[in-house]
Amino acid sequence: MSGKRTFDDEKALESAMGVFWKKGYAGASLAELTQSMGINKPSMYRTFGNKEALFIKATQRYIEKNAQPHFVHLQQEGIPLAQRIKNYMTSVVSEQCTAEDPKGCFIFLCQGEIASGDMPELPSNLLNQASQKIQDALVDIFTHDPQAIKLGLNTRAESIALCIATTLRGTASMARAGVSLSELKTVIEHSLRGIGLS
Amino acid sequence: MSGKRTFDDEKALESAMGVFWKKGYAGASLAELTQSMGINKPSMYRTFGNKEALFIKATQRYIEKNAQPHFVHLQQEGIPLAQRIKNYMTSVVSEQCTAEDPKGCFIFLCQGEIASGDMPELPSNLLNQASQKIQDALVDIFTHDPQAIKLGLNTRAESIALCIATTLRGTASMARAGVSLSELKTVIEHSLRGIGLS
DNA sequence: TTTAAGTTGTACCGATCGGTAACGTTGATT
DNA sequence: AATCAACGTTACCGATCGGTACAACTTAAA
Repeated sequence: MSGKRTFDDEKALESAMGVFWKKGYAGASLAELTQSMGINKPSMYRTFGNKEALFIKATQRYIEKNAQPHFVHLQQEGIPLAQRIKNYMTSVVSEQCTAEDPKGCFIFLCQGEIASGDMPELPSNLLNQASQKIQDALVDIFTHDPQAIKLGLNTRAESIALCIATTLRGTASMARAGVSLSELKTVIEHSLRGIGLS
Repeated sequence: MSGKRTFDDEKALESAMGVFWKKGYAGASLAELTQSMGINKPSMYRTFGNKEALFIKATQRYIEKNAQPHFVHLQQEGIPLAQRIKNYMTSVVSEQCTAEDPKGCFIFLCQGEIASGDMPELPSNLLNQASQKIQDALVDIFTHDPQAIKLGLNTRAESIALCIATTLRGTASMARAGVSLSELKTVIEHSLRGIGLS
């Protein structure tokens, strides 16, 4: 049997994240989660606490490993603002369309569950904060970037950030419905034109 | 007790639609559905068949009573194309933000559940067809409308239709997350600018 | 070698899931 | 008045839900 842990916490958490990404919070059953993680229920409860705690850890992992990395495109030195925004959006949408992962966006998908009232408070707050971070990062760029100021975009930074965030939610929904990356890239182009960045 | 039906089928279906709209297909339990409908389970099964059949009828009702009416804005005589598109989008987004109904869009929300693999085939097809109808209607406009042809929009009708549909998915997601109608109206403006309609 | 801590697997808990059998009641038809 | 189909209520079905008690076992320290 055993005496020392026979599985990798990180690998198990990644598997759980994949199940939540595909099924959502309520839709992911402990049976499917533990089966995908390659462990049984007592091991999961001892290692992660309970379903809610597992979901929080999976969400934090998604934010750190899947969502945050896209932000580097916004800060690339020596690249024009318009191109940085485009690179960021393309990076996000590309992941939304990745075949290995479930299609769409973990955060947007699960945040939609909050309105049902069945999502506990801690996960709800975490998801809301995560989605807000996207807009905050964009507002920061359009408020402080020299090129943005020169273009006058700083006077309507919140509005432009909302537009971009809305577009990325739309592409996530489209990607989950099966629309291809090449089609969604044209959506990015149009979105950039709408805010005067192309 | 009773001998003749003591409830209104249409009112009951409307209530069920509201529950599915809030909870999704899998998330709506028979207990909550029947409680909201004001009937008990055997009455529901006699009247509508089962949960899947009830969901299909609720979806058809949503399409007919909530989704289709917006299309009239696209066909209004004597109104410029750009204004017709704007009116259509504003009408859709206004409903997504309506306080009486659950926030967001029934179709987009439930279509997101298909990717989980837990949605039966018939409802899946119905939801996919319904969401496709939105784009088809837009493609038709941009392909055949005289003003659209004069503006050259007919050469990229599919692309423009995809942009609008993507924006409406984004606003639905934003509305469900609590963003106000006035904020989302500015998103519509930017989206229209992106496709050269303002 | 004995002990104590830690891990796994099984078997189980009460609650809820979608769905139904059975029964008494009611109203329309004949 | 007798019949019968449709109705509402209750109580229940097997399956699955999230979560746990417990015993068998393995390892590290004493």
